[in-house]
Amino acid sequence: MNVMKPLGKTAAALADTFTELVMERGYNAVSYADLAKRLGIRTASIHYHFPTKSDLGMTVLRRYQDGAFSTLGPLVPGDAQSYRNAFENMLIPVRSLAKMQSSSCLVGVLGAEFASLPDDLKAGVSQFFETQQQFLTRLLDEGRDAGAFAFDGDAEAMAKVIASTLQGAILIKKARGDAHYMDSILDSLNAILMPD
Amino acid sequence: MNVMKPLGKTAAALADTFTELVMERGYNAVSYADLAKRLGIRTASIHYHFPTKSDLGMTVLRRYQDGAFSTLGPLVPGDAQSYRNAFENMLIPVRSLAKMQSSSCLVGVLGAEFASLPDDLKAGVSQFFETQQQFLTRLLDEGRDAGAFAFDGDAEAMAKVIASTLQGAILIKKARGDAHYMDSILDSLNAILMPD
DNA sequence: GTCTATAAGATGATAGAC
DNA sequence: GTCTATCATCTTATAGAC
Repeated sequence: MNVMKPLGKTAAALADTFTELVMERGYNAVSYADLAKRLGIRTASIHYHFPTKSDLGMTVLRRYQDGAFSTLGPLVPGDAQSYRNAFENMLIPVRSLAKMQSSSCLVGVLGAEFASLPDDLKAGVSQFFETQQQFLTRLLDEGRDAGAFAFDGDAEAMAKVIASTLQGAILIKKARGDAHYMDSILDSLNAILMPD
Repeated sequence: MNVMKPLGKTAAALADTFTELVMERGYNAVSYADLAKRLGIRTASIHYHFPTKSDLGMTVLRRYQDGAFSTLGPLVPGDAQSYRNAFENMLIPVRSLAKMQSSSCLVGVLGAEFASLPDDLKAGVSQFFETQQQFLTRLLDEGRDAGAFAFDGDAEAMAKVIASTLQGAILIKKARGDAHYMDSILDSLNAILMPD
């Protein structure tokens, strides 16, 4: 499950560069010409690897999603540490993004441009957020039962708060160009989830 | 202060339509041709009102900012109700956006496309978030002193949490097409600011 | 896999008539 | 204020040679 067909060298470089530029500018502001210039090839060569722009978009979205959810580790009911670990693993890419002052979350950027996206990307973005919501809800619900977290109210509502706060903070951080914007955000979320 | 030179009928319609489309699609996905079609005029006529696209962008951003901050009412130190009112007034446009399933915050969308924006828009977007941060910090700080809110930690950190959560939630709501996504978000924020 | 050449359409913008 | 006409440039994409 979650078989991610490995990309060739050029295709991977294209995916990496496209991801990087979209996180800075948005999907509609990155062209095949931009990628060609960066990699020192011609736009026609890009179409060999990714026939359409939406193919490229779907590839980078799948990779991003895979990186976000397949590295969290097992959730073991009753084992508080497994939930703390999964939560901390989930924050690894967030902490990384926090330091990149001109980038924000790929899926957040795509979400902002939602109505202008090709249909397959629309579906992929929706699904990312749904998957994230389901995972976080389970993490918080079972994690609270296991004693890893402590908060009032239902886990689903808290999952929405966590996802929204991180997404919004990453966006505002980029617009303000402040690589330290998220420091206090992460502290605040910790305080909300683990008061004492 | 805050003199907003009134726009003529066509210019206002252009600003309204541009705002609406950008909130759905993003700045780079809305063209003069889109606006011309909507209003039944020619693209050349748009250039009469707004010589460049960035002129139009700045106009809609200023209007949006004015609508967000000039309607909050006075903050009266010691008067808890004035802070509760200002907070609730701040949420009026948020509640309105919450119901529009395919739109998100204009400034959030522009923030997502930040690196691709013309320089004046970049500066305007940065400034919006800075102004919001300053206003919210004061609102929460003085409001807590007045007894309108109750929370731990410093007001600046809480202001970041509030702004980020709302921004992120509005974005995710659009991507999920869920007009009810924000219901629990607003409840959760209330619980965080006014526990008991 | 990468190239040249090219197409067909979109895009932001200007000049000048009405 | 709005129009027609026009522009230079960019954008995604294809055909076919190497």
